[in-house]
Amino acid sequence: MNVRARCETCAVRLRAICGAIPEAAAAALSQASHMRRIPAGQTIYSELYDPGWFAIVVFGVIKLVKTRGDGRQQIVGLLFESDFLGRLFDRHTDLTAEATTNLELCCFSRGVFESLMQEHKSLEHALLRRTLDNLDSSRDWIFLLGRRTAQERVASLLLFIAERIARGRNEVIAGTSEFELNMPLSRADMADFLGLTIETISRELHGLKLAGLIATKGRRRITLCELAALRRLADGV
Amino acid sequence: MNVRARCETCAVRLRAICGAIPEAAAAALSQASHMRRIPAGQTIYSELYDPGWFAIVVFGVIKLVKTRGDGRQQIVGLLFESDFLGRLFDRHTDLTAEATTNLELCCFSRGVFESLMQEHKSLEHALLRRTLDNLDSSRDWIFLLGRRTAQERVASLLLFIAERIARGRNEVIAGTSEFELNMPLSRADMADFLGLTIETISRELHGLKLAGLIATKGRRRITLCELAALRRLADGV
DNA sequence: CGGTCAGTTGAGTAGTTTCAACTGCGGTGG
DNA sequence: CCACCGCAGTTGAAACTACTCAACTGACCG
Repeated sequence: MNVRARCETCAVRLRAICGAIPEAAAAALSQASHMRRIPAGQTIYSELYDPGWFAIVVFGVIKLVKTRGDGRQQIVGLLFESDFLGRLFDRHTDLTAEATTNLELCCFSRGVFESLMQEHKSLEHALLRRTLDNLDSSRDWIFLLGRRTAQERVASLLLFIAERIARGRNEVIAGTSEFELNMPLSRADMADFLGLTIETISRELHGLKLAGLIATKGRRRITLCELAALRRLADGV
Repeated sequence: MNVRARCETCAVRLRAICGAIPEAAAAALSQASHMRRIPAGQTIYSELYDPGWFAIVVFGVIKLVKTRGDGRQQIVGLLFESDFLGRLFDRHTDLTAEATTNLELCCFSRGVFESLMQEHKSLEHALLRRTLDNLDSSRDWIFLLGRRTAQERVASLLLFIAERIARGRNEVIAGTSEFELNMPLSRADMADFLGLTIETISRELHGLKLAGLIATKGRRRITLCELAALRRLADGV
């Protein structure tokens, strides 16, 4: 009962998989869930470590990272509020999941979740839809990394982050108004995400600032001033 | 009956989704299927055109392409024998699917397939597994495009194609032996896939030839002579 | 056997990286 | 509350990789 009550006030309830399944399945899922807080910087799982649970991100941002022998990293995915964390049906992974901000996670033990999936096919359906969406966004990033200049990449990243943050507030980014965001990624993270160096990130942000498209306050607060112009840059027009 | 007989001799039966579901579901799927041949170069679906069917690739290679306003293209996915073609649950797409070789497809009308999925949950399960695998390979390509030199990309592509072709023959690529392949992609396709120009592709292939790692016969036949060395290059060691 | 276009080769250039020095934000301790 | 310190982030100069543009070659077709 109080378990369900917790769901009633959950910030991501409507957007996560638990909001896309019938009441019975949601109740069973809720019963099996437990909350967990994780500090920024902590590794959640890696090639070497399986925590034994999956999770829905309730608050914060997680990066999925591939690391090369020589220490170079590439972020291959970002998880925001309402996203699902973990690799179903396969204990092996070559990714590392790391908290880029402090996190609040709604966790389910692997075994329980997988048997719930067998019992409630609606859950599997919701996950399939979500995975297909993830695949679509993955392909958007492939496009971004393959054929775009540093400037286009940085502009795209800013818009991408803004959109995800706005979605979390149930807002939509209007065409012309400003948007202030608290960047959840460090310069190094941005570089690892866009396949650039931190120096290039710094220079491109500076360029956007000179052009009046963005303004910054401190290290992490960025205001997107000219959304339409940014979008034009991102699309490389 | 003769429909099932067709499946008995199907080249991809064991590796496609139809090989991962119970007999009853497979029989229903088989009943609903029809074969289709498509010549190289033909567009199968695009932002503007929905053929109204999904398919399993029985023979050939399909490229999934994103095109930019200025005409630049990026291949964001390749489908080989046994892969599933089509976007479930969503009629809208910003991709174009195009035959890079002559194709043989086992097709299912959209409506029939989606109702079969509701009836046979095992089908949905098989698709979820496959989609998760696709997501994994997508992320491998993100890694490739983000942080690697032209040489590493070309070496990776050759190994990737070799592996997919070998899998189609139920072979595994040995550590040191040679492997001859018939490249299903033109230089332009390779460039669009790796986010490089055709000139760079050409120069890198030439370099690999000089280094004795590959040999070529005509435009499309490539022999990988030093698999171990190629793998080292691809990994950037 | 000749034409055509995919693919190759060359020279110069643009954009990003590398390496190195510097700046200032934000946390800590006096 | 302010001064100091460490490190994230910035800036500059040089080097390098891949791109652009242009000319050329030769594989494959009729």
